[in-house]
Amino acid sequence: MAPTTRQPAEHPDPPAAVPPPPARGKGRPRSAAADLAILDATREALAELGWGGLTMGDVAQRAGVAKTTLYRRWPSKSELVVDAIASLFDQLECADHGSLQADIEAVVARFAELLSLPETQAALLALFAEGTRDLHLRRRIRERIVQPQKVLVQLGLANAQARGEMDPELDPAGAEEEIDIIFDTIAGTVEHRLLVSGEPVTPDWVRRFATLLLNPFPGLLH
Amino acid sequence: MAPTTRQPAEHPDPPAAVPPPPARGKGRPRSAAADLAILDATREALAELGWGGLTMGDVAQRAGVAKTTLYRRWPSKSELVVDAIASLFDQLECADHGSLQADIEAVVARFAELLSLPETQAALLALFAEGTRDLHLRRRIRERIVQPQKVLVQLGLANAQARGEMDPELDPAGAEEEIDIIFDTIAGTVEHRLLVSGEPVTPDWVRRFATLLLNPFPGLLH
Amino acid sequence: MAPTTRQPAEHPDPPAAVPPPPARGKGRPRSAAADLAILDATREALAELGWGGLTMGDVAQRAGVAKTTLYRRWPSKSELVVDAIASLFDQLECADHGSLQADIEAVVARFAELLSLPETQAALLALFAEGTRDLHLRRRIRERIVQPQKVLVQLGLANAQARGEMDPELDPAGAEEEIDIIFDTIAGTVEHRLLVSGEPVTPDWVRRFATLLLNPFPGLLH
Amino acid sequence: MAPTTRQPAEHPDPPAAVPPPPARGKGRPRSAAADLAILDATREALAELGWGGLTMGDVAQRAGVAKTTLYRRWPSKSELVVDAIASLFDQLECADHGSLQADIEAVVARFAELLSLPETQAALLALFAEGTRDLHLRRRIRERIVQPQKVLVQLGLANAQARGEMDPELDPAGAEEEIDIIFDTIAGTVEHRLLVSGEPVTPDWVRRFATLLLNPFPGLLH
DNA sequence: AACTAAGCGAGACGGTACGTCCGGTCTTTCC
DNA sequence: GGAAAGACCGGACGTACCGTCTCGCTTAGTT
Repeated sequence: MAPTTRQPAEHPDPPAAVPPPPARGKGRPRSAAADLAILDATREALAELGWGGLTMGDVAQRAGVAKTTLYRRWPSKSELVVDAIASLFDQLECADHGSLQADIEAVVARFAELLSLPETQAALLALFAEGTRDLHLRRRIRERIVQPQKVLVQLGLANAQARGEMDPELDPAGAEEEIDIIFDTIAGTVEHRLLVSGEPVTPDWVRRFATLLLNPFPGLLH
Repeated sequence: MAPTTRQPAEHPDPPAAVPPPPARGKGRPRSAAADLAILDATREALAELGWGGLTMGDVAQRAGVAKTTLYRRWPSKSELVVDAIASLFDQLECADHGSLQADIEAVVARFAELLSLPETQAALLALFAEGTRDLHLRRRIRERIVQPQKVLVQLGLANAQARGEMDPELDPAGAEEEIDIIFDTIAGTVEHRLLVSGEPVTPDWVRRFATLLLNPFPGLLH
Repeated sequence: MAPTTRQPAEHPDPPAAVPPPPARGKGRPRSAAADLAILDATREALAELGWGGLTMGDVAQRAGVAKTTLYRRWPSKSELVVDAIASLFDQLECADHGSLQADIEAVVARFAELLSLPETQAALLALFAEGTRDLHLRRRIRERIVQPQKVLVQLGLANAQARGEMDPELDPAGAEEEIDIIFDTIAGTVEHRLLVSGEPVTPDWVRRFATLLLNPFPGLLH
Repeated sequence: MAPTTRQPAEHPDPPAAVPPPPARGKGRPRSAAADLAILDATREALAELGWGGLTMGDVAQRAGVAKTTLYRRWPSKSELVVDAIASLFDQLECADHGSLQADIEAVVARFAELLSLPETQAALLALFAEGTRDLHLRRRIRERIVQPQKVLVQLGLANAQARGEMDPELDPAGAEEEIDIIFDTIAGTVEHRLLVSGEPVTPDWVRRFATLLLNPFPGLLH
């Protein structure tokens, strides 16, 4: 999904269930090609120059587009980058690997893979940082980037239940909070490992981490 | 601790145990008061304006100092902010609360408390983001901010061993990796909870999180 | 006279006496009302915002017309303004007031009156300035604005001859040059007085000026 | 006189009799060389590109100066150009050529010469046009460009009186108004001839024009 | 007491990106 | 095929910070 027909001061219209009428505008319609070119250019520039080095003017130039066109669609660098990065997270999926451990390992590995792309690496923390001040941005980040990851965790747990690995009565009660805590743990840990500690996420590390989550603390007596 | 006698193109002098000789310079010595004023001004500006809004010129003005003075001590905004934030992390300590669970809860709570300060909130992720591109900065962040937290985890585990809660033979072998993984988990999770998900860290959440770490996955059969 | 049936890249068709055949085109004919609305809007905008503040988009909006329509008729802002201002100069006329002095005073007063309109005031010098660089524009200015004034001078002199105030043999020889010099003097002086010096043109001043032209220098002995 | 030490929001300090103390500023003093380079660059750009084509950025580049530096000294294109052009008018002088006719011819010729410079040609009318809307600008134009010319006329008339060509009693009474009218006539006529009619100012034309001023209307009977 | 060397406040400097605004062109749909 | 709407490209605008520089002054230790 990409923002093909955004309006100037549009609010992100959360569910946007029905694209009302397709907004049969009167004038010349916005170029869909431009949107793609801009998002591509943004990712390219991010990978090359990083968040700090990324310039609206530069993105416009790479996309072969006037700066005006860019600002007509995205009100700021942050919002543009959210969309550019978000598209990378759209492809997340959760196959059933037969056990909760395997599923978690798969999710962690996939997430680490995404975070290893130079464009993500450059942008993610910067976006989160911006988001601490800008509520609107934070909402967009959550919708477009965080939520897609979270559903993976939810799916994984549901699969585990279906396989009989987990207590089937868990859901209704505290599940919401439990899922949140697990999700924050998985996402936060991988991010911290890769982006703060700067250590690689190897298959071995993934295994250890998943084990830590599912089993008692290693070395703990009783 | 504050950088009271740094020289212009100084390397960060890792342990800096002894300010070698105090560099008995010939000219007028640097004003120690200025350093404090600048760091205070930096924290104040961070809390007020956030990372993006913070300006070297503004900090200088708040500190009643010329921009030159500022640049004579810190080579860039990022380095300045590292030092300003780092001083907040110097006060971390780890008392023995009688059990590993209690100790972890204390560490998590303390860390969450620090991350709830407006100046930390505004700066931490931004610093991490900058650090992904700037190796020198990343090193400084690790020394001044990350490491002080990590020793807490190490200390906590040592205490647990001393109390007999843990297998005393654990250390030498894979402990290093194990500590890393635990540390990334604790730090990353709290950061993600507070700064990305934007949810508060309540005592209840702390208890749940510590429990998740120390025990098998909740609801997991077998 | 207004440009009721101009084509996009049309040359200015100097006399345009007869709109040749009405150019029986195939599609929808151009709206004559639009021309008037545009010119009115232009004058209004000029009076309000001045030359520098006048925008094609703004004019279009005031006229309730699309920018396209505007550009279909006039190739540029300058040309549009020439026509808008020119229509004000169409109404110039020269009655016979009985003496050359009286005729000159009438012409000067009428010209000063035109130059006191806010729209003229805002546009005239700006047009002249543009004209110094754009030959095509200069030609149009001359045709539409300067020439109509000049014929008044010619007419005045002809009347004077008819009344016997002037040597009837003057014409054929150096008259052309003489008329030019007189015209530049009258037009230039009034413009300078009003638009550069910024002083008003009072009846008294008009009388003094006409006297200066027709008589020897005041105070000159011999 | 050139603006070597102007302050940011400085008013033109009309007589500026005493440069109070030389304004012993505290910081780094403004570069005097920059002023000259900028004014030179402005004249060069004017001659090359005309008023409309002149760009602050371009001037800065030609002068080898940052745009900021330019705006620190002049608040707008117009003010900058006034100063750039004004310096050309500083060199005006009025020698005594022995007769009023000769003096007038000299003044007219000199003025025409100035108006024939490409930079003046491009800028003068545009400045006047801007001046019709901007009172502050108009004042500056008058001080720096118009006034220097006017004193020439005053000087010429004084010389004529000294030579006995004119009624020595003329001055005190209506002289002020008489000088204004003569000045507007000379300046306005030359400007109109050169910049609006676009005809050259030849020695022959100068002679005819001076004659028109000093003698009765040519061809007029009685 | 004079000299020297550095720190210091102030503010100008060359750069670079910003986000906005217009001029003029184009592409759509409706009439 | 004219007209309204509005997206589009290009380019200048004036502002804001950056990090460096150049001043004149202050504050030490060294002679």
